[in-house]
Amino acid sequence: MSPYDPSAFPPFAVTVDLVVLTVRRHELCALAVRRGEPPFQGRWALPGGFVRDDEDLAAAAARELVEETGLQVHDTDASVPSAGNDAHLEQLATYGDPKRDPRMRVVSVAHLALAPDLPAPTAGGDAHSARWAAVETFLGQTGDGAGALAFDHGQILADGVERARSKIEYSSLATAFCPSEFTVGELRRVYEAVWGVVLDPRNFHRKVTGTPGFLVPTGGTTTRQGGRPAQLFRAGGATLLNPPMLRPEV
Amino acid sequence: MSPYDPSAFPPFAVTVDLVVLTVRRHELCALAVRRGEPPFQGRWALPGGFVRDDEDLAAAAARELVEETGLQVHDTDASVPSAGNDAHLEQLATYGDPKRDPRMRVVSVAHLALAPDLPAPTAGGDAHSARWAAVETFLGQTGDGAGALAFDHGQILADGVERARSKIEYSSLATAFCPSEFTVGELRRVYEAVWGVVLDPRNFHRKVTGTPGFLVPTGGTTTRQGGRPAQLFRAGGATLLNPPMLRPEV
DNA sequence: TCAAAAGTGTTACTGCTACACCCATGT
DNA sequence: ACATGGGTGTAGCAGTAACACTTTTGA
Repeated sequence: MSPYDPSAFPPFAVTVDLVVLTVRRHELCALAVRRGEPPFQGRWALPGGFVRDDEDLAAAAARELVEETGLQVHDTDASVPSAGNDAHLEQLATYGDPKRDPRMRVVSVAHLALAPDLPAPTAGGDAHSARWAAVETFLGQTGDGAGALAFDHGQILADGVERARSKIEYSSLATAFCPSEFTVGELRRVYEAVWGVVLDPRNFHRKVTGTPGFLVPTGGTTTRQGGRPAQLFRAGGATLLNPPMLRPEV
Repeated sequence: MSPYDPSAFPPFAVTVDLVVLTVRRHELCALAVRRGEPPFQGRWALPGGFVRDDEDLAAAAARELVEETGLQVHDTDASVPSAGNDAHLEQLATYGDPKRDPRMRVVSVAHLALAPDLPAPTAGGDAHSARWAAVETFLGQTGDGAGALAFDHGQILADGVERARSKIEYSSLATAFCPSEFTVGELRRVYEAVWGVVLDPRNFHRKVTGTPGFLVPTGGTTTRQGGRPAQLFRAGGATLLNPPMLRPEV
């Protein structure tokens, strides 16, 4: 059997689904949209849609992200600093159980997007209702309960959250949750929200400022968090943290 | 726009491609098959094939693995020890560039398999020719040269090798390259081959035997490597290594 | 003056590297 | 006897955790 016989192959629909994460009010939140028609009508789901005929997977994910949130995707090799409302986007995993969509065979290439807290939650999106919800809202649900996400989106969300939690350990990705300029304290609160832990501010400060290429000072300061003025930083060029940021045990 | 309108979607072919890695003669090797027809006729490619109509992605990958190598897939939550010729299998990434196959739109869900060195390289496989080749053979090739892999398989192989290299740092996956019973020295030679480095045998021994759940002694010994008899071990239940095995800098 | 958050110094401990050294076998 | 690989002991160092302490603002 040829592995690439162009005749006689089973037809699939291919979609992209998005796990869009942000940190709001000290909580890790995910973007969810309400389904307008069956199946799972009225239930919450992850944003997503069909991949177009001439479109790369990453391009489809980026297009859906813009449609839902107005967020542009970070230039991966950009020396240009972030404009302030752009997001990190990466492929997460692909879900293809034959029964995951009751109507037809759909393979979904899930993507993970990390975004700063947006002033207007879903500006520029479609007319359908959308919301930011704490990830616990959906992760706490077991299986197919009415509060759970549609399809296998609960599993996809769980995988995305786990990826984000582990990736900020050894990369500088946590800065994707921050605005273009941020303080060390704001970055620490991102780690605390994503991991659901409390970190020592003193040791955290030493760690992130002592890692070459992680943060570059802009020269400015701010008191928007109260207390003594804090230096403002931008994300530096380094993407890998070595040694990694350690997540507390329990 | 509904994200799941069952009418009017562009049809895709969905395949699985396999990066099958093993360690032979102190080298990290990948399984390659020779293409019998155009495009890329006569060139080497990764094994793979269409996902069937009623088949999960992981099942398709496992089926292809059996067809090509005779390897069974490890039970993920098995308390049963390995039978000796079973492999680790995990999803790697999905490749969907519109032009990756010149004939039609094909989305390939690549999987990574890690296998012990097989006595009979491709027993039970298809009739077409297959071989184990050092990964450098294909990774060294630039772009579309005649020695390079077909399609985007060079990129897929590179991604799979990188995943294996990083994953043995913080997991016990390196044991998937070993037979069911192995010595500490044999495990060390796996790390050395995958990373292309030399490790200190004394420190390595302390590290792996001192990590709870990584290795469990079988009680037996062997002298198949020469020298003093070495204890035999099985892979333990632990999957995550904490602290991780450190890959030397340069 | 006080609360709040930023930032520095110091000590104790963990885990790694490097290397000296001994052990048990085959030839 | 000696080569080969297996395995233990130990000193020095890097990086972290825990926490006392100072700094600079707003109320």
